[in-house]
Amino acid sequence: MFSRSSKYAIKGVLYLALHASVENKIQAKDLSAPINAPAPYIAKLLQELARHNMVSSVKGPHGGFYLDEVNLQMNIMQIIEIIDGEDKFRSCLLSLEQCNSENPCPLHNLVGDQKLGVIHNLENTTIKELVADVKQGNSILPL
Amino acid sequence: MFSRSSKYAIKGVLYLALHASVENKIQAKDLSAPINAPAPYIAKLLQELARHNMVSSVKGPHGGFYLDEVNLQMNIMQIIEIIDGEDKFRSCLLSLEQCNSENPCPLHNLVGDQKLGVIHNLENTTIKELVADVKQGNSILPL
DNA sequence: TCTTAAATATGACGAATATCATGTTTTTCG
DNA sequence: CGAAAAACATGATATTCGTCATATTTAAGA
Ligand code: FES
Ligand code: FES
Repeated sequence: MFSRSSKYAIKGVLYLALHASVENKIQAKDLSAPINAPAPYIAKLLQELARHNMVSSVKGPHGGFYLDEVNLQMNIMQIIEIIDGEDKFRSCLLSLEQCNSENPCPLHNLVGDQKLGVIHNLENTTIKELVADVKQGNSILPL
Repeated sequence: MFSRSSKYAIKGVLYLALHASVENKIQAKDLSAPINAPAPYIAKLLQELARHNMVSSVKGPHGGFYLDEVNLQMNIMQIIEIIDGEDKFRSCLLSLEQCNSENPCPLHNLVGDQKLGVIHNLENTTIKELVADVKQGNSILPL
């Protein structure tokens, strides 16, 4: 459903939101174990996210990644769009350019509503709200 | 959302359901244009589907592909499972093995219900019903 | 029976994605 | 100021997925 890169990126951001802060930055290599992904790859993804202001970073000794208040207001959809591109998610299921809600393809009626719901939810829930869920025990982010 | 192979396969099956029959079989190469996919690739996919009894085929002159009544009772989910494998669709969004509806990952609450709905719809609508929609003008399958 | 037309089976090639490696820049600290 | 530690930038390699090519089998028709 999501690309592997997106999954890594989402997990990375959520992990940072949960465990990092300005005073306690986390390095790329220390995300490798909890996220279960190769360190250099995570580094590359985080840099891409940093370039788009999804995460904050500082170089040098005691540097690393974290999320500031602005970053915490971002949502999952933005991560996906940065990593996978704009329309991987929004296009027709059969990649038929000619069709839309007025001219639906045969699958549209089966999944269209749910897809819109997913997109809406992904766009309208902030990272901050997601980690609040974890902190309250409504969801888990296992290592 | 689906792999490109799945899309081709779904389009192929729907096209056959709509335009082919025992008396009027369609060859792989004649699907290339309407489906907008390379002919050899479609052939490969159809053979895979035929092996799993999703479509019917006969060799030799005047041979080709079509759907019999049994094939028409199949659903889209079966196509996806044949082409992409069993669990591409059912697994956790973050590929966390440890989590499920009881121990949901942070994204589960955002999309879980919709995903179940999609799966249910894909499993419980037959090819026959989908092409009936097209015939009645409720959906379109453009060339 | 022999030729021909189709699916089938298998594998080679190419492109996209994921992974790894190297060097450069920035910042902290002695 | 100099050394080290981190992100940053770029590109090389590997793996997966999509595409193409070739040879084999089966069935129809002359
Ligand atoms: S028109 Fe194809 S999914 Fe909406
Ligand atoms: S537990 Fe991750 S999507 Fe359901």
